[in-house]
Amino acid sequence: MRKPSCDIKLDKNIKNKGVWSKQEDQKLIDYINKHGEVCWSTLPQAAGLLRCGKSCRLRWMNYLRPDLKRGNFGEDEEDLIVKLHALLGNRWSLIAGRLPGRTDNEVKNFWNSHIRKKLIRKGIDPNNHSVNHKIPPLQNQIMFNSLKYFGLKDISKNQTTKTHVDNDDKVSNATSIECDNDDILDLNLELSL
DNA sequence: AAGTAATGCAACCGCCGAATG
DNA sequence: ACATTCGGCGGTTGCATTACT
Repeated sequence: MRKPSCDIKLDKNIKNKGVWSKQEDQKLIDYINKHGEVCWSTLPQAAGLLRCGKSCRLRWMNYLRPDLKRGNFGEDEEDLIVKLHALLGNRWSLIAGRLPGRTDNEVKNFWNSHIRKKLIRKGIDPNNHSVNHKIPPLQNQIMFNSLKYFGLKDISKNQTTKTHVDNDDKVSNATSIECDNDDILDLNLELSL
């Protein structure tokens, strides 16, 4: 059993947990400005921080980096996240890589707190982006049109309906839409894994 | 105004793969 | 070939804030 590379519970040098103070932020910024993003495991001690390397890296990557955009997501960013999630699933770092100035944590949080709920309200399964048949036909048609707008051409040919029985023995039908490689190319995202 | 529930988000946890000895 | 270390990732937690009763 390999010991964790950063174990806050066991490492006596790590006294600080939770929210970062301004002083800690400043120490980290100063150190990285001076030395660059070097070895994270030795950085805390060198910078005089009572944190683990992982925590420092996370803080820098997600909040202190100068190239971060911060602030609310725009509609174009939201659309892009939905499209990318449909293609990539929960691979937040890849999705964030397509959004300049955004971090994986930020995208993940935005997805879980906003987009997920929004899709559910519209009758779309956020996990597989399939459209639930329980929503009225007219609304269903609007959903299909929206997906077409997202870049899926002639999606009706890819439409399948599956019956699902969940743990509570509830039966539900869901219409799913699969896209082929041409559809992905339509999105013109030049994705590389 | 006070109490409670819901929400948003920063940070932590544990796992994985790559690099290294 | 194997063990260890490290950086990176996604899932989850917990706290602060906001909305609601």
